[in-house]
Amino acid sequence: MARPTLASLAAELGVSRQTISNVLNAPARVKPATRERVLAVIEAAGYRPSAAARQLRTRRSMNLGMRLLPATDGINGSVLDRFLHALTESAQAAGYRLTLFCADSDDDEVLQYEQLLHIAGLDGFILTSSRPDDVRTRWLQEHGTPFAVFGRPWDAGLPSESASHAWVDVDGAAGTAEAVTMLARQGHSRIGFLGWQDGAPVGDARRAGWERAMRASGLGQHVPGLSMAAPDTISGGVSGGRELIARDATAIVCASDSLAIGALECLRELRPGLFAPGQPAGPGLRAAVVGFDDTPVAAALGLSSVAQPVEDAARHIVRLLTCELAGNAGAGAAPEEHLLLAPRVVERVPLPLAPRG
Amino acid sequence: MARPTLASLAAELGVSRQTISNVLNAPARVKPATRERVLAVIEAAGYRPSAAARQLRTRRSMNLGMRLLPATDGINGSVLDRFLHALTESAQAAGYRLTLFCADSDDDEVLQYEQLLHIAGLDGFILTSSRPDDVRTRWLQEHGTPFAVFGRPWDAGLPSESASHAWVDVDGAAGTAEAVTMLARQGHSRIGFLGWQDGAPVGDARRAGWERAMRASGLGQHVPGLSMAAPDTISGGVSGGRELIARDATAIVCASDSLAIGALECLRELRPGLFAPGQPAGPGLRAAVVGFDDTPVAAALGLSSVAQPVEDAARHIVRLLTCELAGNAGAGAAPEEHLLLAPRVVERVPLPLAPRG
DNA sequence: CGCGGAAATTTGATCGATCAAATTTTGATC
DNA sequence: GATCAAAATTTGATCGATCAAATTTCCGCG
Repeated sequence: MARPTLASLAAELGVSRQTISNVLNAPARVKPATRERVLAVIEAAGYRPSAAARQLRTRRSMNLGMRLLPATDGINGSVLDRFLHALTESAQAAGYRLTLFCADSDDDEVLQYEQLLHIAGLDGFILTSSRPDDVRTRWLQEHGTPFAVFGRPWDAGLPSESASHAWVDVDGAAGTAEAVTMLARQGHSRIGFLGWQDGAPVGDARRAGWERAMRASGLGQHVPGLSMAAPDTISGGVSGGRELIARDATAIVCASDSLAIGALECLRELRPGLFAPGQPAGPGLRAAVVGFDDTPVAAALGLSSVAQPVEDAARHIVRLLTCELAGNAGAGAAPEEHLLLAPRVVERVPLPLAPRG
Repeated sequence: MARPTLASLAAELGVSRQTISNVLNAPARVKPATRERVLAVIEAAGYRPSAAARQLRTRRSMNLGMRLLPATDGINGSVLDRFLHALTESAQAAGYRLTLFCADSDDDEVLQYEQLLHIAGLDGFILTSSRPDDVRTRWLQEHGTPFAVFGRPWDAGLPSESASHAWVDVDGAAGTAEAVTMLARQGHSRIGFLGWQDGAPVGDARRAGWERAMRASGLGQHVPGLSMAAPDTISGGVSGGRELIARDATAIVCASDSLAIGALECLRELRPGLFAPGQPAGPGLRAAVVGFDDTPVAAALGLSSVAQPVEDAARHIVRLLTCELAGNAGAGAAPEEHLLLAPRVVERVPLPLAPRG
């Protein structure tokens, strides 16, 4: 038996195509009795409307696009991983599909937009970052293409809230601040910060959160001496950690899990006494390192880390796009165009590695 | 100006739609002079054929589907990441797009197949694993849907080569065997194996490769005593590593990077002397751990690891699918239905963590 | 000059849905 | 039961491409 279509079902039921179409798209227009009868046959025949035919007429593909970035360092890639999964799930729940594509550069990405828009008729795009003076967002806006960005724009001077496009982001500063508060509550006072060397605003924000919370906790006097920067690698964490420990830090908040892994190693070697188990959270008794992104390695090592709520971010991005696509005609709550989510600190106890014998 | 279509271009050029269509799909049918003229206008107008319209007629969506597994199951983080990227890239190069979807279970996955086939008209699927007596592969075969699997089927007793569906996989045994050969060449003889506890065939194969190479290198006498199993976590690696070290292993081949990270930690603590730098590869001088999958953490820690050629695997999978979809009518080399790729060992020098002062 | 066949091009139908407008049915009211 | 508006349903056109078949153009050759 061939795949059922509106026409074949109409013949079987003795009604017109349009009635069946209405049952699915505007049930209120159809008399309840007919509706039931039609629905029963749709069910029995396993009818599914063809997206291609529908797209041809409605100019909606129910398809969103996202560029898959070239694998960066990968440890931090895990955040994108979770984001991608959550995005797929949210999109699916909203009746959209997600199409992936690759690009060599931002210019190439724009070229892909153009092709995917025309050929596949994608309804919108998700970007996983934006840069100052971004060619991509500019192109998308000029062409009236719906899109949303995971990551706020950091255009010099301008507050992100004034951005002319939709974005969702995680408040990194709030994350490091919460980490400091947590550590201070445990009795730490010499809490260091280990960040990145590049002057990127994301890293600056994480440092700023640490500083703010230090001052708020009355530990402002340590701020000048306990902030370090290193390359974003494990060995960068080792050397940065060594320096901070030399300055008597008992706890370190890091801008990434890579750095934190290195710093943890370092603490383990230089201050083994601080890892004595059995005395939970006594002041100064247990050294602590907090990473950022809560990657699987962090979890495996028992490293505390600031976890980004990427699932919430993905859900909101899908909501933004679907609302814009639906034309959201006066229908109640329009989702926030600019949303800053608070991360939370996942607290863990480091793996005991000391040899038994 | 509205988006150009075949009809609009035809009007502009004074030829018929079909001629333009032929220029793109069967250039040989069109007189060279006309072809050039048409191509010039296509270029100038930036014409792109609508995939939806084409799909409606040809019943090809040029779209492949893949389920995004929940984080833990199947191939994990970084390998999946690289595979997905390579797959997207290969598909794109072949003129296909990649659509992602989620599913709660295998049964749900089958349901998604059915919907995606009917609604979106996907042309084929990529699976990232298969199990004995797999409902998904059975369904796909029964419905004549093209698909290919990354990971060979391990049906009890039957050789994977007899499988009735296309697959590509990496020869794990060859990987661990090469690791052993490399270590033996460096002068190690007490080379241990640290594997998983579950009796899964993938893990068994990795162990088998170790054993085979041990015997081939004349180290068969160590096989009985130097094989361990532990849960696939870092702490599993620590405890397994401790035991192997207690049995005087100087090198350890692991079934995963998680295990290897743990084992490396352990070696570092229990045999710090074996990490003396400056004496490269003298027998017994440098302890060695080899992981599996070459994840970013491994790279960051300077851990040697067996790297899967996932890019090659993805490329072949796309080739398999596109050939089947193209109907491959007598056109030369049909790609191998069953392809086993050899991984390679990436050799690294562990990060020096010893404190300077 | 006209003929035949290949080459080049065009025409009409079709894929499967939705839109917009036309038509039929329903049901309340006098 | 006739009337009319509202409700329910149907009809015809359309989205933009390809297929299959028909038509026109081209060109060599008798």
